[in-house]
Amino acid sequence: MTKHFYITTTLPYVNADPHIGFALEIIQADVLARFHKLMDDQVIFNTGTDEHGQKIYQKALEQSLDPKEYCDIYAAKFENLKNALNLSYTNFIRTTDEQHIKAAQKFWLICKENGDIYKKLYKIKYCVGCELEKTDSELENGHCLLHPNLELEIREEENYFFKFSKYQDSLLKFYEKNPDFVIPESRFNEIKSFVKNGLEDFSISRLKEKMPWGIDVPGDPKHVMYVWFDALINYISTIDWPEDMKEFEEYWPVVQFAGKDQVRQQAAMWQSMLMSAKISGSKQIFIHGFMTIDGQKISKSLGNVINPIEVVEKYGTDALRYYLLAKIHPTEDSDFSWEKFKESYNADLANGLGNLVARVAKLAEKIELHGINKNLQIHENVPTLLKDYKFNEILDYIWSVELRKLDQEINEVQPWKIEDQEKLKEFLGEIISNILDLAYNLQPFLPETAEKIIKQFTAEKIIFQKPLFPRI
RNA sequence: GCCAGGGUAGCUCAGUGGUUAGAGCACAGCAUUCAUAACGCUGCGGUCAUGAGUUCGACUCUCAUCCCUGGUACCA
Repeated sequence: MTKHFYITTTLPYVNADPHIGFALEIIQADVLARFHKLMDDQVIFNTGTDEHGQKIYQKALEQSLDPKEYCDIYAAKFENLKNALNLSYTNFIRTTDEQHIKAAQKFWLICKENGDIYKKLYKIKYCVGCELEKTDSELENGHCLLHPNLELEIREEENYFFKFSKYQDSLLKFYEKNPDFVIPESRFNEIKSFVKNGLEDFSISRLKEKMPWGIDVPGDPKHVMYVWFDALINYISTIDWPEDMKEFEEYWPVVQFAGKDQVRQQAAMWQSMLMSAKISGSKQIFIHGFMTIDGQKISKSLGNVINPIEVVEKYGTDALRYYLLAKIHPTEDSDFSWEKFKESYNADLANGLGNLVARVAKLAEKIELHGINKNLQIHENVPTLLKDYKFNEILDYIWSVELRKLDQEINEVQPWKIEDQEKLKEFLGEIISNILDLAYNLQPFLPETAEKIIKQFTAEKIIFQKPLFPRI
């Protein structure tokens, strides 16, 4: 029986161009998706764009665009990542998709029927200067950062609330039953202690007259859903909940990838929403770290934003994939700098993998060796480490053990000095067989490079080709 | 403030209650095309945050101090 595997990233909010942090998330997810495909699983790999809410509405107004037009432009930018990063996702959902809107409204109704949605007065802090609502995290000493001289207005409005508080015990039990629910453990501990400290119901709607850019609350034309309530529902709407329950049940539950700023929403709020709708919780949530650039936080004002597409245009997709997977810690914060990027590129890709392939291809070409067809094997370390999302350790293993071993063997045997053709063929055959396995294991990580290597060494005639990774 | 995690070679990190603390990268030298001046070998490089304690012996255990990171709800 085929296994079904469903994996998703978070949906990036379309208020800025795709940046390298999201590239990290989606490439990590892509590795897992590709690995499962390699294992012959039926894979759904979901990503998309989160398009509602005040910030988007504001941005669109600033650019004199209809919000949907604005979102179309950004959704296209995010879809461009598929080619640039060589992603294998199967689903790209936009929260403005009709199918998603219907699902979100249905979901709302179910939560409401189950008694978890109610109306309450909500106090909003409003900055007259920005003409925007402000959250506490956007304030300093109780003032708007952009307008520190203005007093914030407290505005009251009636909002719908979700009974988060009701699910405290259920969430804690769920965590207990699923001891690997959040990876890494430190993030899991954070969310456990957050839930233990007590939960407050949260607001899930906004008045439409102030902010119309959202999904209509069913049965109440005065309100739209608060953006993230609708956004979270994408994880089920993308696999056709509630329209096609057969498909849904085949694939659900999901493995989620998210950044460390998402722990609460994904591991607690979203899980309680699922409980309310009587849908089982997610399977697992993997939380990656954040990236810094040259040791500094990524920020537009610092101007240190790295565009992943620019990296790809200069050095190729697999060069970026390699750096993000091998040199960025899966769960801790890590740094990106051009200097480190170039160092690792030259050391590992040009001098390492690329050079090994080149020297072996040259030797094989000289004696007109035929390509080798064999059953390719995944090394046992790969699934073991992948289970714990240790992308960096897998690549480190492949380089420092497997690849190095081959170079050393070649240096010891010195095949260029072997006169006996049969002996030479036998030796090169062994080396090539090992390279093929190595490439096969690399497939989820560096798909394009792996394919090139496999093609080169299984071809009728092995020929020396231009460098996989020219030195920079 | 409170809670959690961390401070080990220039950089990224690994590490164990016990002889002279490890790797990769970077750097220097040797050697050298089969190979992308690549591979290989050798070398340089650390009072293992600071102070005290436990111990025959601590980088590894305990305490204190300093510093860093994350969490402490409406941040998509």
